[in-house]
Amino acid sequence: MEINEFISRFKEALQKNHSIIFGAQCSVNYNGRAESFLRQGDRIVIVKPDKTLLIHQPSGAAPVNYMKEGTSINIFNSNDKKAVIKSKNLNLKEYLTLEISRIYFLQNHELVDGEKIQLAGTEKDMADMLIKEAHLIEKGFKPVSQEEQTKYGFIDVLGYDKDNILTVIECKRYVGDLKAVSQLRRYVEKIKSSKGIRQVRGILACPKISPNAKRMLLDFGFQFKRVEPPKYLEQYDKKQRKLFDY
Amino acid sequence: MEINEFISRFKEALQKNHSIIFGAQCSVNYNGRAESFLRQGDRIVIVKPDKTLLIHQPSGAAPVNYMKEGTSINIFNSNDKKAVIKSKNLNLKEYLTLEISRIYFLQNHELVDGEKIQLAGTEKDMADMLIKEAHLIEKGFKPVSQEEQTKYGFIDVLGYDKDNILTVIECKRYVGDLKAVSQLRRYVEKIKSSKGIRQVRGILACPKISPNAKRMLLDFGFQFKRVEPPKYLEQYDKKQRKLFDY
DNA sequence: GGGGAGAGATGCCGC
DNA sequence: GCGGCATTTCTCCCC
Repeated sequence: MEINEFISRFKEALQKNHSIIFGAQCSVNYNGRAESFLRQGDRIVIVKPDKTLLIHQPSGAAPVNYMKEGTSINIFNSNDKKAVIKSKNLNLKEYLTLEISRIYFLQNHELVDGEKIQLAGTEKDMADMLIKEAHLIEKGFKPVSQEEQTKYGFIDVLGYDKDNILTVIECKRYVGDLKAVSQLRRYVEKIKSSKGIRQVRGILACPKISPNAKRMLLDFGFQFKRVEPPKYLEQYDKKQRKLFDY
Repeated sequence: MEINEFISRFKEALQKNHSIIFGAQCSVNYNGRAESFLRQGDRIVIVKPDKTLLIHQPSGAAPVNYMKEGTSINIFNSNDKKAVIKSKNLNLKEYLTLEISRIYFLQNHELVDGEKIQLAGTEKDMADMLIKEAHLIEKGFKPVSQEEQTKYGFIDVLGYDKDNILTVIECKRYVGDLKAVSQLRRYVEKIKSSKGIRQVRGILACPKISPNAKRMLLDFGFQFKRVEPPKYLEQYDKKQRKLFDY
């Protein structure tokens, strides 16, 4: 595609507030929270109606460069037969420039999507499960109400063990690591000082724990409890997996 | 675009190992580390040559669903005039299905890009700067090592202050928060126990600090030092910013 | 808008 | 591969 045609079509798409996707050989220049430069190469660029800008290289899951929602975008023709896209986000003081030397394709469409993703198996789901099925922590464990939790802020599960000792539980949906133990420790200390209680138990509930995290956990007198994040749609999973046996 | 044409063109693009981008009305179904479902709506789908799969809604910076590098992808025609893309990653035990009811566009191209992004202003850059310009911490500070490894984690900068007291420095490139203080505390305690030293200083070096983090920092006898992450390309930045004054 | 924390985090580097 | 950690993290929730 010729540069001038690209520029006029891109401008028109911006005007219409379409979703814009193009493939191009370009270099990228970013200045804001950090600074970056990316030499010329082939990339996929997306401009969304909310003025999010994404630049993807032909490999990897994360965009190599991007601008957040609410970015202002301008395009013009440089002297040397290149298209230049300048984007800026004044609130965030971020600036990104694309120098485009070759265009492979351009698509723009009005895309409509009001749906929100439904997700199961999160840390919150784990906490909900542990409150409903307290025996998964240990026999005689009594979780306190959910409202009581929010009063203390960000503690996943708070309760009393069979000996009525206040217990803080931190859930992790995957491997418990040093950060998780530090976090648990912070909460236990917060509870101790805010409630003026000397003895508070700490439990890290997760499917696995790293060796160093386990050592640190035990050093602080905390405990590890193996818990799997709940799979609400397990029945459905099995069906799905079967369908994949092609 | 008609469903069968889409399927055959998609298959051909897969065969050629092209980068594939299409816009479509579709529903999405994921099972793996968690489970998710997304009802029908308009989305942008990208399949990269490394078999990364990305699904973007028309707003927001993050993909709503995705599959990581190395996913196997199949497409076929369902009974009810829909195209179905089934993707699976056996190593990660992840499965994602797209049910496509309408196609807005399809592009596939061989995109070549061997470039790597150059980044400045990271936490590592801050640590490098503090070692070269130790006075930025305080007069008489003598750095001894970088990325000192402990069982409880990696220390950004380790050194001795003007009174020869061992000092741990944790750098944050933006706002120092509770997590950062916890991290610093973990390192200081580890150094104390592993080296058998009673007095070890802890300094959090960052441009800003949250009020709660500051309180926690002082509670533990640590200090906050205001440091900006280095801007290596400052000269260039100023030029850039000027260019944006249009 | 800031603070705090999760995420199907991703990506990087080290062992 | 796992471990530990930064990230232009992004996103959400709550104040």
